[in-house]
This record gives sequence, structure tokens and C-alpha cells, in this order.
Amino acid sequence: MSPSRHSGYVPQDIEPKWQKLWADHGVLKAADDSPKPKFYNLVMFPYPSGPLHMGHMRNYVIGDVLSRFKRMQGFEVLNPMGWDAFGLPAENDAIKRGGGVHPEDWTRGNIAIAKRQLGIMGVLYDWDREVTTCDPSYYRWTQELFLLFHERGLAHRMMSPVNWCPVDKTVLANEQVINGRCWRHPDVEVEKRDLEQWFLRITQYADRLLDDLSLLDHWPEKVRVMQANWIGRSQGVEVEFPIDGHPAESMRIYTTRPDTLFGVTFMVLAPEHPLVEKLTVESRRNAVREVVEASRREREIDRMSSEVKRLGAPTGAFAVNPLNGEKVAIWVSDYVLITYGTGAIMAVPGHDQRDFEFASQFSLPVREVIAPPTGPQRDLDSAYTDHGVLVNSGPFDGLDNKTGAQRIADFIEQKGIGKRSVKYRLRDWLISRQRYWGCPIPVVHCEVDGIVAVPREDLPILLPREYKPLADNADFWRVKCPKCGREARRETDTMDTFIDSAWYFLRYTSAHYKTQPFDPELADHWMPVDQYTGGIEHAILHLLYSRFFQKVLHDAGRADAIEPFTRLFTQGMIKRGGMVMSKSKGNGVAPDDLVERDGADAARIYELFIGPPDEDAEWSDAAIAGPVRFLQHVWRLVESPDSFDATGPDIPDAVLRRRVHQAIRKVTEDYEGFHFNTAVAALMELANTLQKYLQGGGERDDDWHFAVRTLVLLLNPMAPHVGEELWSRIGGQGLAADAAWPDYDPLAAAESDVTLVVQVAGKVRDRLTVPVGLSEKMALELALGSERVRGALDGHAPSKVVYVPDRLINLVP
RNA sequence: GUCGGCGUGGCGGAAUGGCAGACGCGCCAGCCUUAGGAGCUGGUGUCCGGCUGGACGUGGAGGUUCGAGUCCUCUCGCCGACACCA
Repeated sequence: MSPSRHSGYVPQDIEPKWQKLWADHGVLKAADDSPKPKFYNLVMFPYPSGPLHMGHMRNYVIGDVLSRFKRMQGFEVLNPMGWDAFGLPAENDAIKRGGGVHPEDWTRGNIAIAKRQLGIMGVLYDWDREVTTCDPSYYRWTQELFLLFHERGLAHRMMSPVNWCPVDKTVLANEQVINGRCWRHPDVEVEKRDLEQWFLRITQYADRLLDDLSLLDHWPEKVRVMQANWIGRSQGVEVEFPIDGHPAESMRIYTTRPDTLFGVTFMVLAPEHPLVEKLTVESRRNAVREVVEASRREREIDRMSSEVKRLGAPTGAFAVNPLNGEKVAIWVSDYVLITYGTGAIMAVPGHDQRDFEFASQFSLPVREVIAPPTGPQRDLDSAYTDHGVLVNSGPFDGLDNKTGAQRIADFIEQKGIGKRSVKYRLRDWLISRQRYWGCPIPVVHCEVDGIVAVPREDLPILLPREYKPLADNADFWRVKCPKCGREARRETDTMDTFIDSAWYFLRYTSAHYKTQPFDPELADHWMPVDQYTGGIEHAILHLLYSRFFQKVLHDAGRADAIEPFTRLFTQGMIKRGGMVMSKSKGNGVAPDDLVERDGADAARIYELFIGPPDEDAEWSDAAIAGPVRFLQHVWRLVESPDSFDATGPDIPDAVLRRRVHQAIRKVTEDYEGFHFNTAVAALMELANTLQKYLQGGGERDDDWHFAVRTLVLLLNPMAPHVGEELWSRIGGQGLAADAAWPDYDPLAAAESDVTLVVQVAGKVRDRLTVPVGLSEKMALELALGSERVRGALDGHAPSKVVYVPDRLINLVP
């Protein structure tokens, strides 16, 4: 027998009905011209790689609850959905399945599956605004935006040592290399290759991307810190070191520690630095060449590890310290990176740990120029990197090192041997990919005209249907130069898929706009996104790129907003068996099975009740019984209140009324603050109160109807099918989805009596029921009247009384 | 190594510096019965006690406070991010 038979609640009987009604009524279709205040609610769109599981679903359930809640609160909610549909998994999976499936067919098939799954979970979107990034109607605008970046000098092609994933056979952006490995293949080491590639100049926006983090005060602190660290702004000084015997050359270094300039005992060039070839003396050539070649061969993974022994060799050349005129040896080592600063450093082993280790390994001298507050150090076994007083620093001796750094920097600038300078860890964004399933870059390479942008009227550059790398598809790349008409070659790189997702939130605001990527007026109406919800794994990549795009579009006069997402919520992952739910682990729970067995509403409530939404949660197959029983309980309360025997103590109407108002307050606050787990708990308590009321012989009077009606409305965003069904059965007007959110009356929610905790020396000795707002004098009198309190005081009079009205009185003997 | 987060019953978790463990899962006892994976009632941190009750208890050690899961210092463990950025 079905467990639902006892309550009469059969989710499968009601869910399809309401899902159809919502669709027919266009619930959650966003009106561009609504007089209501707008609320742009967005969840990160999925990559359609197969059926969704309950790990993915958490995100969409949270988003749907918020949409329904905000809608009931009177907002015009924009809640769109789409598909991040270009990318390598489509190619890889298509190949894995025998090569018979085209990436596009695979992708479209997965989209259909996911869309149906969202539907049976009762998750609503404005599907009229659906975007699919692999659709020409979308990517022609991705191409148009590329041209915009190109015109603004923000897209350029250059030769660069790049990260190459040997499995995907394509390059990766810096952000996509994790511990020297491909972000999609944790067991595959990334190789270095020199290739000519397309880049977006995100570094030009480094300052603004960093500074504007301060505007994002509704973002998790954690994400802002991660972005700030990623951008990695540092302030330092560039200094020119003359080279002994090479009057035409000089060695430019960058340091954040000008206060240690007198402690330089050697210099180091990155192996790729152009000066290496010029400066190396004949006798050192072989050793230096060995270092250069070994570091080129070196796998990225080794180079990232700080445990590894350094490669190093002296060039035989010497630099002259411009501050004290000392000659110091110039070395080559792999621990200096060509990609940061000037690719050359001054080494101060006394005060930099890396320099210290290198000096130790090669027996190079160490000099102390900053004395710790405790006095000069002897027998150094590590670099001293803290603050102190300058010593061995000529005219700067005796200064504290902070002041010293400023003075020395001033001195360098006055002498014209260097200047203050700001550097970033952030690199330009490498966007070229050499595979098939991506957005073609709309340029043509002409022998005469060079790189020629495709004219806008020729967009889109369609991805050919034939599935093979574009570079192998002559029909695709054989074109005429748009400028001179000669034979030319179309660019065969496609764009990183993170570009597709860097502007999709703008396209939603006018998904069918025909003349531009988006209608500027509608974009300005809906933007910025009021609430953005997604996984923490996008804390850097997607969110940084999207912020960059928004700023460029702002600068181009196409968008008002300078930040795309006002409020960010990063939800935790769902684990099962200790591992993140995923297709590859095979531990996913299919929403289809849950819907079939327990219904969509129970599945939704369980996902919300499982724990704080910003933390990871462990899925329990058994625990969903709680939400199932809860919904049955609510159903019985509303549908057959007479089935509860009057066997318990009386609950006065006034108490019932008060509990209902308290529940409105609590649940509203919890929805606003994303505390869905405690919102569910509060509704469970309300249901328990309603039951107690019936069991106390409570009448089906106005207070009862108010309680039932409120329970249904408060529950509706989380369990919308039950909400609609019960709403219609109790005679609610229209759809519950359209009903107004209940208001609470602070007076009605206020308790008249409170429990006053009586402590003696901080230990609870009694609890008294007292009226709200009791005076301290009365409270003390009542407390002293307690037998147990007098016993605990043991005849002493309290020397101190701490009184917190309506909460506690503490008597300290 | 650096930065950040988290440690609370058998489990998921709750608690503006003020009754630790709300709510739920599980478990125990009982009731009801159309015998069920249903419903209802009560119980369920540990220890002492027949009950009233008492002692202890939020990873560990200190501290601030009348009062600390909550604030501070140190420490252990787990998780995440970054990791030669000069």
C-alpha cells in the first residue's frame, strides 16, 4: 500500500497538473514594461553534459524558491535559463561513444533531458529567453563582441609560451591550469609550447577589477579575497643595474623590497631572458646552456614545486649595484620566471627565503642589511623577512626598513636609475583553442593585409557541420581577404568557452534582439543581476571574466552597470559516500527517481533542509523521509483536520495566532537570508503547533483558517505543487504563485509572557514565567522568592545583580 | 609554506555573548490497526540518583566576562584556495 493513502497526498496526482498550469499561465514570464520593481534572479547556467543529478539540482531549487518568493513579494522577477553548450566535453564524449554522435547532437540531446528534469522538479524559468551558446543566434553576438574587443585594442595575437594539454590537444588559460595540471584532467600534466595565440587584455583592467571588489559588499568575503589574490597587485621599484664591460646593456629588475638593495650579493636572470645569450662568457656557455635547456624540458609540475632543487649557473658576467657600486655575479636559474616582473631579479639571500635557498645551494655570500629589533643576527639559517633597522646600508643605516624603503625608492627616482612600479600576478587571458566545438574567431589572415577583422555584416562565421578540427577543414578556412579580395586563410582557432558565459546574463535581457548582442535599454533596465547563485568553483574564472566583460561594455557605452552581479551566493556541493556527487563517480541521485517515488516537493524540501546552503552537505537516502512525512502532515492538517483526536491540552486561539505571526516573521527572514534549512524547520514547528491546536480541541474558526492559509503560502515557494493544490482546496483566489506574501503584525507576534532564567553565579537555578518588560526590582523579588535560588545563595545576599530584561537574571553572591 | 573556512548527540544540523542540542533522520517503549516502509503518544548528550534533582558537556589548553559553542591567544584535526609572483 502506498504510504500516501493515509493522508490522501499523492504527489504524482497533482504535480503534472500544476506544472502545466504554470506553463499555460506564463508564470515567471518576465514583463519588460512591468510597473513592479524588477528583480533579476540568476543561477549559473549548466554545461549540458548529461542528465542532471540532485547535486546540480540544489542550485536550481534555491533559485526557484527565491523567484517564487520574490514574485509573491511583489517583484517583477526575471529568472531565465540557458545552456553553456560549447566545449570539449561534447567532443570527448561524442568520441568516447564510438564517434557516431556529433557534438551538437549530443549537446542538444542533453539539453532536452535537463530541461525535462527541471520541469518535473517544478523549477520555473522564462523559457522565452532561453539562450544556447552553441546556437548561431547566440554566438554571432559572441563574435560581434570579439570584434568590439579587437577594435578597442583588447584582443591581440602574440607568440607566447603557453600551457598545452596533451589530451585535449589545445592550449589552456592560466586560470585553467591547476597545480601544473589540466583543470579537466587532474592526472594530466600540462606542457609548455611556444605558439601564436589570441589574448584578451584583461591586465589593462587589473586595477579596476581589484578596486571595484570594494563595491561588491554583498559578495562572500572569501570570493573577493580569492579574486584579489588572483589579481595579485604588488607595489615595488624597477631598478637598472649597469653591466660590467657591456656599456650598451643593463639589467632591469623589479623588487618590492628596495630597502634590501644594499644586501644584494648576486643577480639572477630567467633562462628565457634575452640577456642570457648576450652576457654569458665563453667559459660558462656550456653550463648555462644546460640550465636553459633543462628548464625548457622541465615539466611545469616540477617547476611549480618549491621542494625541487634549483637549476643554476653563473653567466660569468657581473652587474654593478647602482647604490654602492659593488660588482655582483649574474646567474641564470629556473626559479626566476620570465612571465613576471622583468624576468630578472636582484638576489638578497639575507632577507628572501628563495634567494637564501639558492645561495645555500651554490655557496653564494649572504649579507645582513636589516637587523631584527632584538639586535643583529648571527649564524643565519634562514632569511630574515620581518621588519627591522637598516644596517650595512651606507647613508640609510639606522632607518627602520619601512622608511628606508621609501627613502631608497626616492633616491633611485632622483638619480634616474629606476622608478616605482606596480606589477600584477594576473596575466592576459589566453582565449585561443584549437578544437572544433567552439565559437570561431571572426578574423582572416591575409598575406598583404595581415589580420583582418570579418565585417559585421558577414557574421556569423558559422561553425561547419562537419566534425573535425577547423585547421583541417579547407572548405572552412579557404576564403578571400575581406579587404583586398586575395586568397586568404580564415582563423581556425575557436574561443575559450568562458567567453560564451562572460556575457550571457546580458543576452537574457533581450534574447531575440536582432541588431546587437543585447538591447542596451533592456539591459540597463534589468541589470545588474540582483542575485547570482552558483558554485564556488567559479569564484575566479567565470566571475572575473564576466566582471571584465561588463566593464569593457560599460567603457564602450553599451552598458550602464560597471559590475554585473550585485549579490552573489555560492552554494555548497552535495556529497554522497563522502564524495562530491558526479556522473564520473557514479554516485548521483537522479531527480527522476525521487520525483517518481516521493514527489518533486519532497525532493525540493529535502535539498533545502539538508543543511546550510553555503556549506557542503552529505546526501542521506533515508533522511528524505522527514520531508515526505512533513508534506503528508500538512496535507492532513488542511484536508482532514477532523482526523486528529482531541486528546491534548488546550491551545488558546491567541497562542495559535501568535505562533502564526512568529512563523511569518521567521520564515520571511530566513528566505531573505538564504537560511532555507531553518525556514523548513520553522514550518515544521508551525505544522506541529497546528496539530496541537486540533488535539486541544481547537475550533475551525477564523484563527484556524488564518493559520492554515498562512502555512500554505509560506510553504508555497519551497513546495509549490502542494502549495497550489492546497491553496485551491481552501478556496484561495487565483494561483498561489500569484498570491501576496503574508505580512506579520509585530504586536500579534509579541509574546506576553517570557521564561526568565534565574542564575546564581552564572549557573541556572530556576526558570520563572514572567510578563514581558518586568522591572529589575520585581524580577529580583521573584528570583529571591524561589526556593532553589535561596538554597543556592546559601544565606548570602547577592553582591551583584545582572538583569537582562525578558531573558535572564544572574545573582552573584 | 601563505590565506580562508569548519570542528556541537548515533547521524544531518539549531542557537543577536544570556535555558546548548530547535527541526529532522535513526533508535527505544507504548497505543491503534484495514498488519504498514502508515498514523498517534512518550522517550532518546554523558554520568550519579527511585523521583524532586545534581554534576559534567560544543576538538584541546589558556584568557576576557556576572555569564563563552559564540570574543581573544595558542594548539590539534579536517576541508578549500593559492603556491618560486621577487
